[in-house]
Amino acid sequence: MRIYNTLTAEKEDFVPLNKDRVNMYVCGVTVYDSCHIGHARSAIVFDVIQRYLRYRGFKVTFVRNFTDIDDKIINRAKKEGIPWNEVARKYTEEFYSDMDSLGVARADIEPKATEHIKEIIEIVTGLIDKGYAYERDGSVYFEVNKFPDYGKLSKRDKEDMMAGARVEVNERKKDPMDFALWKASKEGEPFWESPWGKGRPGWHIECTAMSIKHLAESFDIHGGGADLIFPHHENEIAQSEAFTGKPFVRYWMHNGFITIDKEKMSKSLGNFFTIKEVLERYDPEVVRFFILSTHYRSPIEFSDEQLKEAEVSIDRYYTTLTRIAEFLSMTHSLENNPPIPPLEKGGKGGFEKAFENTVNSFREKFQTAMDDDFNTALGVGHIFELIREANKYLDSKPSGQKAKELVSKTMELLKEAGSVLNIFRKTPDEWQTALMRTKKIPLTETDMLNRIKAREEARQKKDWAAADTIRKELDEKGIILEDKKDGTGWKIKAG
RNA sequence: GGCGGCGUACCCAAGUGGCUAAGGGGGAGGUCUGCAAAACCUUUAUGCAGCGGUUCAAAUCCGCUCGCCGCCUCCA
Repeated sequence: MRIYNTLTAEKEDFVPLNKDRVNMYVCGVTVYDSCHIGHARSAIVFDVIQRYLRYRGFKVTFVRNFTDIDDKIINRAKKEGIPWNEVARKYTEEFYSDMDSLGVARADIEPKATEHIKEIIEIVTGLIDKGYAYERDGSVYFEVNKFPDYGKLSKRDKEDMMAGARVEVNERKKDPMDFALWKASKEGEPFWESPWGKGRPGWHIECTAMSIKHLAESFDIHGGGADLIFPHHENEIAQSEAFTGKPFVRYWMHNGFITIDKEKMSKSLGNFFTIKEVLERYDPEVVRFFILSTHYRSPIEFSDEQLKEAEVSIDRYYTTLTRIAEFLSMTHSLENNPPIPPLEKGGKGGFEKAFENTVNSFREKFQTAMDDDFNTALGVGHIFELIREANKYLDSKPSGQKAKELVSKTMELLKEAGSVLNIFRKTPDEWQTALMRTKKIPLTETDMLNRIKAREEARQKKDWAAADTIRKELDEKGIILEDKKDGTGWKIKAG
């Protein structure tokens, strides 16, 4: 398995520090506002990574934190006139509700900054003792010049950054690059007692404290959005390695951004959609599929067109699943009958052989894709190749035990791959119901069945004009009719 | 200004040295159908921003140019 490591800027073989155990830590959210679709990307990407590692037999301990104390939370509390911890509680709850809908699993451990004040103070004290940090007016700063490796993750040196000139003005710091480990609290702000007086943790220190406590001083994977590389993760490395004297993290993984009109989606630009807004219009599986259709490090342009394509793709899966289920139930009823001999010459036998090859090679292809830095986009491509071949095979009207086995195996493989990506988790009927909800179909199922019945009657009388009128009427409402031998079926138009 | 990334068909998107450049959407034609839908088939990049170079061999490596984006400030 290979993983792109931000630290070395290349794909490396993945070798956990401890055989088949994987310790991974992913930066969660600061709970001061609703999550947008960019947060969803990060959560979904690392959810799939975590799932795939387990699928491959690793024993994973997955930690995802909540930053539940910080300037933004305090400001929000002031604005809303409620206590800061009420803000944190409210948005933590909202985070869970969003993630649950998106099918993002809970982490094994979900620590909060405010529950680790003791550990944070210990580390800050240790850093002062070791000469890496200093106290000024109740705040404690990390002295970047004392850590020679500073910049190794974000690939920059102090001089480069100085040239940028946009450096925080803070008289108390020895050097503008120094960052706060502990912040003295101002009047009226939340605080914890510390050796330096009343204050609260700086942003970066919590991740050091919590990852060391819940994982180890050195661990395998640390992830987050690419915007965390600097300064957050750079600072984490500095303070952690200064404190422990050991390498902090083996593999640094960062997901790319979601863009709108090519620009990064962000709170400050205001060009964002919240998860809730998007889920009003698209099913969670559509959102997951959309995100997993692109490699996790590439930017993704967020647009209706893209989401609709994702919806059509998911629909194609469920349509095929329905065919498969129908085929299997049909062969089931024919089980005791002798198999129908293959039609004419080589044609069908060739189909079967080709399909068998596709089926038998699928798992390996999927795993090879995922083994290569979690290439979900390629994995999805293989899934649709299998779907096309399955449809082709079913078109050839196969029969017999062998056919049943092949088709049944196909269904299992699709579900297996789906379970890693955590998509395809509905029944086809549930998918149709989901589409009715997100597409806001202005018709009840009963109304629809009545119209279909009326059309059936027209068709019996061969009144094609009347039948087509009804078809058209339903089509305009987003419903497609499918005439089959045993009656007329309906489905919601995807896309 | 410094550092980094990207540019693959009409659209989205895999592919980072070597079989005919995955997959999805869309378009065109066809099979099936009362007509459709779904599905399948054929077709839609002798070429991967442009120009040079390295190599037996490059979308893939190197250089330059153009265009877009990100980070350097809170940010998934």
